[in-house]
This record gives sequence, structure tokens and C-alpha cells, in this order.
Amino acid sequence: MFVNSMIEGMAHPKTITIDESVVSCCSPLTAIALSEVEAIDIAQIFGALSDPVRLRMLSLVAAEVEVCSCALEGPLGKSQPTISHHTRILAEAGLIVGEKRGRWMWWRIVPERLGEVSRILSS
Amino acid sequence: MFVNSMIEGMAHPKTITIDESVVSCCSPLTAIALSEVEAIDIAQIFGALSDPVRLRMLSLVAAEVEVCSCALEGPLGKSQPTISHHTRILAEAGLIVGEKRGRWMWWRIVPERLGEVSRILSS
DNA sequence: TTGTCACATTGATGTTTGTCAATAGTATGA
DNA sequence: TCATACTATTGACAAACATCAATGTGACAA
Repeated sequence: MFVNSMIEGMAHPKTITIDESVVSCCSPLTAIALSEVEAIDIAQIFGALSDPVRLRMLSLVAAEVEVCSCALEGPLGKSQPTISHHTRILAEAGLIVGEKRGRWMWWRIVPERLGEVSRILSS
Repeated sequence: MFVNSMIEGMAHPKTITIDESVVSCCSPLTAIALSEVEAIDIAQIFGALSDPVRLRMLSLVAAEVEVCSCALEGPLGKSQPTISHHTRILAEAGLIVGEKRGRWMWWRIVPERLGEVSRILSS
């Protein structure tokens, strides 16, 4: 990390290149230059968090130990297929996990995953 | 949507653009049931983080004190309008701030903002 | 078996988003 | 003034996304 100390009127500012290191999900964003693959992985997680319905869904699930899918439809004001769609996206991002018991699907958050994602942004 | 405030002193004659959402936001997700409005605000921030190009952009900017727009085009492999598009989205989310000096636009990250967003996910 | 319940999947539709060519705006220097 | 350089905006297009009706799947109960 060095200062790009260019003076106005000089030539084009030049770019620096940082050696790529082995990064698992989720090293701090500000520490290492992200490779394209890493960026795609992390973007998928933030993409799961980029929808208001899913954020409220996460919030609802986090408020209890576990929540049934059927208990989300009402508060969120969405149809059953839409709820299923969103739980799937959150689950694929590792933010929630589901367990089917009988006819019901029970969801709970994955605190460790939230922590991982949180740490991406905290340098 | 934007608040443009002039900085006194003509030495660095420029405007800083700050987004309103910097003001509202960011209580922990797991603490309080999210209202629809809050969810929309936070979703906008995560939306800014949900694109691989913008994540690498953030990473590049964070690696130095400040980075010129023109220094992003090459490493990211995107056209100038696309770069401008992405910097704008990151700036609207309050994650970076830009300052125009001469012909160049210099970007730097807003660590406090990253911390705020990080705290949303850490209960 | 048959019927019902909870959830997943499919297909369709309108919206949002990422991208770039072309153009406009702005700052610098001759 | 004119020419050049960097950035922002516009317009257009394709891909991705959110949404729901209809349908499929598996589980429970009568």
C-alpha cells in the first residue's frame, strides 16, 4: 500500500498491482486485492442481502430460534412461491439453514456466516 | 437525492456529494424487526456491494489513499462509462467519496461507512 | 386408498441492472 | 479562442431478477 502521489499536470496516474494471495471467503475487503473469482463469490452473498424482502425475512428469522416458512408469508405480504424463492436464495448464500420436519420447513439463521460476511467489511 | 455542499476556500474548489442514506441506516439486523423503509435503505447499500466489478473497485480504492477513475478502467477491464456508472453507485451508497482535482476524479473509501454496514450483520 | 396441507418447481411477465457507443460537460494548456 | 484530456450522461440492448398463477412433490390423516 503506497500513496499515489501524483501532482496535477503530470502524466497519467499509474496503477499498482498487488500480488494475489490465497483467500478463502471472507477476508477483509480492504486488505487484499480481490480476484475476479473471489469477487463473484462475495457478490453472490451480498446479492442475497440486496433485497428488502429478504432482509426483513432474515430479521424475522433472527428474532426467533427457528421460523416456519408458513410464518413468513403473512408478515412479508408475499405469495408462497415468492417466499420459497427468497428462502432458497438466502440458504444458497449460507445465511440461513432449513430443516424439514413433517410438512413444515423450519429456518434458522447461521450466525457464524453473518459474522464472516460482517468481517469482509471490517478492516 | 444528493446534497451538494461547497467547500469554502478556493484552493481545492470542489463539491462533495453525500447521499442521504448515509444518515439513516444501520441498526443490527438481528436486533430489531426491520421496517419496510429500513429494509429498502439497507438493501440499497448491499445492492451496491452485490456486483463483482464494484467489489474489486472497492478493493482497489481501499488499497491506496485515493485512486483516480482513470486508474480503474484498466484493472477492471471495463469501459469508461461503466466505470463512471459503478463509482456513482458506490458513492450513492456512501461507501466511497470522490473529489475532483483538475481533470481527474479521485476516489477514496469511507471506512466509517464500511464499519456501519459491517455492524448491521454483527449482532 | 383418497384428500388435504406445506413447500418446491415451472412458466410467464414486467422491472431492474450491467454494459457500451455516442455525446455532452468541464478543466487544462496553447 | 481552439484543441485536448478526463469524466458524466444519454440511449439502447441483453441478461438477470422479483413476482405470481398453475402445477408438482412429499407428508400426514381419515
